[in-house]
Amino acid sequence: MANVVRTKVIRMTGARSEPQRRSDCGDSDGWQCGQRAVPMRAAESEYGGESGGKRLKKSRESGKMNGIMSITELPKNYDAASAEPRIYQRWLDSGFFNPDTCIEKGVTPADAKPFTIMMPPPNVTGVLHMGHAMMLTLEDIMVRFARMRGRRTLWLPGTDHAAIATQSVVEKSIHKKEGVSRHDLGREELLRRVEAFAKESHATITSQIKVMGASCDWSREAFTLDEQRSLAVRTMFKKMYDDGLIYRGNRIINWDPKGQTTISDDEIAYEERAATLYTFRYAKDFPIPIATTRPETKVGDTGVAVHPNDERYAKYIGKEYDVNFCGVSLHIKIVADKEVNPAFGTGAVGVTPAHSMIDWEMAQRHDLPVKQVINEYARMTVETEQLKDKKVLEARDTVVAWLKEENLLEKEEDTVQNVATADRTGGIIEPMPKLQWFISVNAKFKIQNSNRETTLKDIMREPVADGRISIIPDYFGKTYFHWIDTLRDWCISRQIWYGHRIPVWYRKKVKSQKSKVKSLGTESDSTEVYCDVNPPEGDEWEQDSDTLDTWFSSGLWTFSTLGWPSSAKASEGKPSDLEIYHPTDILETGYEILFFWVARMVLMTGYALNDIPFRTVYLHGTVRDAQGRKMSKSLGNGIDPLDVAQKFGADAGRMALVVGNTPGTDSRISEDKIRAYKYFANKLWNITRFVLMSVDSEDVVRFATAKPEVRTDADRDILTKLDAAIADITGNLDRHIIHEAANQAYQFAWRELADVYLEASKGQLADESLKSNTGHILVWCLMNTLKLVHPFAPFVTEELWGKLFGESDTSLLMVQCWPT
RNA sequence: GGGCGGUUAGCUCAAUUGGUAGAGCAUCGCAUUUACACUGCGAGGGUUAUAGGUUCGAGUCCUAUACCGCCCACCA
Repeated sequence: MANVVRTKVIRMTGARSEPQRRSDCGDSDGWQCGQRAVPMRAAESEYGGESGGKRLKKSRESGKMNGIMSITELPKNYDAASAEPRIYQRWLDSGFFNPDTCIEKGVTPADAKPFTIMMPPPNVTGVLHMGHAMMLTLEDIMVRFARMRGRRTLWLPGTDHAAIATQSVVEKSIHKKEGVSRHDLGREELLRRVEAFAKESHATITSQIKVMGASCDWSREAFTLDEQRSLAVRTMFKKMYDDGLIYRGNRIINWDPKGQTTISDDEIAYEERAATLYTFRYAKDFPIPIATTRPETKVGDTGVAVHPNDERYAKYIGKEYDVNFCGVSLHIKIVADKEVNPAFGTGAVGVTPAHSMIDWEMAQRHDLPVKQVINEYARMTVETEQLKDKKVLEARDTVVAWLKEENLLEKEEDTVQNVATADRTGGIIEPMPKLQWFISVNAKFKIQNSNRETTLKDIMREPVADGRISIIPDYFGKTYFHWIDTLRDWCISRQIWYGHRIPVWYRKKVKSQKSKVKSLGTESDSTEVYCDVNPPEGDEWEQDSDTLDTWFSSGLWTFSTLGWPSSAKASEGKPSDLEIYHPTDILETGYEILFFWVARMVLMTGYALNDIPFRTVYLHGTVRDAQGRKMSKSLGNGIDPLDVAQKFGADAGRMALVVGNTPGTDSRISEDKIRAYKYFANKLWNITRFVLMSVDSEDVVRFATAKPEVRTDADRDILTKLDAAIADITGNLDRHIIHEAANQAYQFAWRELADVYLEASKGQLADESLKSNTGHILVWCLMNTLKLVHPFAPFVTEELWGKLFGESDTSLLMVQCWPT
């Protein structure tokens, strides 16, 4: 054995003494990586006198046992299911997912340019689906490509506590199993249950991420509700509170009666439903008829609005009327507002300030009183016997019956109504005024360390508008701007228990007592308010019972994961993670959370760090089934990524998700497509099998080290095609054209190397004068092909790399140089 | 109502700055025990939705139309 190694090393000296081709794998920015192809590292270290020589021997020796195999040992077919978990464990053991380890072990230069992706944290609500698989695949491709090019590559994984989503999953399950509600359990017990669920869900999710082959740095894993992220959230809240950007106000909000919480505008899903449009008068002597689809809310009307230029009603503007409507006394003022469309209905709107966003705004303009008539349980609160405590739909029937009885109903028309529902619970939203916390998006403030005055809206808009952040595909920029333009203040408080509790405390003001704690304001004459990262001293303070919208903590993701605020600065001369890895390079996520998340990250980062969170936003589409339907539990048409990995291999699933799928476009996935890429992995396996069969195993390392000669047309052709493939794939990955790069890697390996050159090589190998060089070309092309395919199908390529070059930490394909 | 995207082979989708329209799957024919049957070779199949325009040249740029899809917006 020792002999074998020595012989080979002697041969390799020859290769090394030739003009040394440093396996430079500089990327487009001219960065060099410290890696070399394994064989070269081995040869070099033999001379370098370090432990590398031993490492090589060890690698070769262990290789004989479980790594490098003779052809008789290599089965005819690749068995992904058994190989993949073993390979992932090798990657984990190597420590190379952590960029610091890469530097320590010398596979990445210490001065390498960083490359960072923050994994969009999956919700801890259950299991991963194909959309997650898509996200993990695209990011892993970007990350592996960057790592092989010598970048200091960090892909930071994590999970999201997903406040409402998670709590409602657990609440439903408890209700089903035990028939009790959260109020029966109490805050503490419910939180205990939710946390147990989240923990279990987290374990499932991380194991699934590993199955997909994600090369993320588990040592830096984060959770949106862990101690560090909680500190970040409280720090941010306090900062925004002090700047007047977070305020508490009694304003109209979206109330979800089913979830018993407020939700933001973005968490509403509109559903078209058949409805009836009723045209009626409040009373016989009321001059203007109005139309509505919600007669029950009319008991909360305080005005009627008409268009200022509407001649029909001009004479009534400014007049006030007292009527008795379905047993309720109303005081109605006629106002003129240009928001009213004179062509719709009767051209007059009954203004219900407490239960309609638009009406609320109209009431503000005309100083109309707000009269709440519906409560948190979607029941009527008016004192009239026939309506009190009735559910809104029952109340609607009651009011309509009353209108008919009184002969006030003038018309009934079928119409389609856009009903606002909560996208998590399906509950019908009841707008109502409530005391809640908001982030002001239009308030002016001075950005830190500068005198520049700005607004949060501008902070969101500017980096995209001036190109510091680019969005792929670019047309989503238009959608982004449109959303910002119509943005209202963001309601951030939720009446649920699972989440970041609002860092605000209240206490009754005691006039005689001198406060030990400096109160930051007073909510009213009788209550003091305290906001800070930590609770105030004293027992008399009571914390706000609400929690924060989950997107508040998600918005901090790119920098809360890097140690902000506790270890944001350099210490002991060492730069902090935040300084090294932020801003991140790419944010890769589904287009459906452009507003929820992407915009919020731009907001939070711009505000807290005066910086951008990422340079590029890559948006992928929705993964659909073979018929183009969305995958859903109720349809039962979902494909489980774990099943795919088990049946076809994770590599096959990855390739199927990526090839031919352009950013921003929905894609379809089917077993047929995945199977095609399982065959591809097998093709790579058999190319390697053929090469190992055709080439003396002692020559493999040498052939991989130096570029071969051209002896025949076939030789020239394949080497030209290889160069073209390298250039094309590299260029496309640089420009994030992943679907094309993946296809090119596939085409080169199968259509050029396997179908053409391997066939041609059979004749050449039989010719003694060509045999050696042909073997050389085969090994050379295979080695480069494995590198080119690795980002897309990391498992099979890593497995084959081990078969060719032995299995040791430093000979892992994942840290080899990208070919040039 | 406003905005955005799409329409290319039987199906699913590509086509980087305008330069011979490609791939996978499916279909048909041939090969036959081979590195791989999880195989190879070959074939058929497209007036790039429609109508105009710009250009030496258009799937690609411009205008209009039709259809499909998505997002936003509580015309009450």
